[in-house]
Amino acid sequence: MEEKEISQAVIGRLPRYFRYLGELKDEGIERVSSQELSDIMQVTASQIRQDLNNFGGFGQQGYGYNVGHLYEEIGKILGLDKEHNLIIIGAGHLGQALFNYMNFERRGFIFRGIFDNNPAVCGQQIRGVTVRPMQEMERFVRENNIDIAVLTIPKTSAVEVAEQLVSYGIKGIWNFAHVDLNVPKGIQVENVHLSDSLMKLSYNLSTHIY
Amino acid sequence: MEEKEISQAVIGRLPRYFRYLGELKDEGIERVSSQELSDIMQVTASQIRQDLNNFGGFGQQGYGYNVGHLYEEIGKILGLDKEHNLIIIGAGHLGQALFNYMNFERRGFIFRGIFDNNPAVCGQQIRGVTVRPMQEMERFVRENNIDIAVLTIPKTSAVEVAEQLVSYGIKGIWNFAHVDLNVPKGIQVENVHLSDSLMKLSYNLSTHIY
DNA sequence: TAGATTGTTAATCGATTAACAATC
DNA sequence: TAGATTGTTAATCGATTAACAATC
Repeated sequence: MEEKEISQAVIGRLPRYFRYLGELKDEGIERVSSQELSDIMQVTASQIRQDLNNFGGFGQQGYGYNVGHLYEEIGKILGLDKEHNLIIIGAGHLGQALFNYMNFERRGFIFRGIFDNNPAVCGQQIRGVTVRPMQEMERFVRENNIDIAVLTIPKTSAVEVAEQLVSYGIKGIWNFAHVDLNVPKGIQVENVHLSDSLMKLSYNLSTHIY
Repeated sequence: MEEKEISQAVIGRLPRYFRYLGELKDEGIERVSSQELSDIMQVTASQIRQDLNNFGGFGQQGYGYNVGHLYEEIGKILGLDKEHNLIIIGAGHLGQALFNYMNFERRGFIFRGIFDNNPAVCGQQIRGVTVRPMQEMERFVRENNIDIAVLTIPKTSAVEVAEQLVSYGIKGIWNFAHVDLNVPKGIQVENVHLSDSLMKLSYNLSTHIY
């Protein structure tokens, strides 16, 4: 049950706070003021305080914020204190790249399986895990309590596969397919549209040449 | 020379317009009104008209927009009518995945080379192209008129490598390293912070469970 | 012409920044 | 206590939506 809806603009900034606080923590720094954070992160101190106060008063007047404590609290807000069970759908280059990237697992995002509908790929081993055929998805999702599916398949099949996954009980989709998924309310979709990102870069390049 | 600065919020929506218009075009649809686009894209017709009118009047009263023409115009705005020469720095799984993804090339983003500083990887072939050692970067960038570098290296070396690339004449960086790059004014950076994206998904999952 | 739909101005809404009283 | 810095309210800024006159 949530108190009040927090804007996605705020949520979008939390991972960056989390990253900088982690770095300060690693450097052994114990306390930080919103002004100091402002200086290194290039956002206003006011915004930092506003953002954090959406979730409660983590600071102390005259002192600032305790780095370790704030780091941990933001981690909790982001749900990093819980484990998530993921599967990857699509064992192409991108799917394999994500599957191999260990840093996600350190944050509690555990890849439990990887699927593909190409018989030539099924059975192959990636990081000691066998690529499974997509017919086994439903059973696997239900038996392994999978809550997040990573879609690294072509846009042509993504919409249909997403619907299937939702019907199997998936709660979140990390979508790398270049298509908008249509999912029921309550199912979370986070899109990573790489070509959109590249186009933005292209736009900014073409307008900032003097 | 630019007329007035256009907000990144608007720019961020252009690739999506472009995608939907491309689909309409492929379906053989010739004209579309802002209201029709609104219905299929789930944004207000008002926003569509406002966004487009930042760049000029592409429509016609009483008629709407010509799909093919608008598609082409947005493509031009995004700089997709020009070719970009890219190199990838970091021939790990992600670098290879991007290098292998042909759809970028269809939009004019041509991967000219891929580099790595691991001697075991250098010399390997990817799509018929040899992975080069990073010592060759400078010469390659200058000789091949490279304007965009894709950073798929660990955060530890990303900041330094970015600085080098800028000094070699790179104009844009597509940054997959989980660190903020500090580049001179006029150099464009587009970040793809995958773990930030995953954290946002995690947040939304944890708050939308009823 | 009448109908439709844009381009654009005005109104609203939300997000960011500034200011300052509360308080450690 | 005096100084520092938060938490929070108020002011500003920008982005989105609504409305409508212009016009095809």
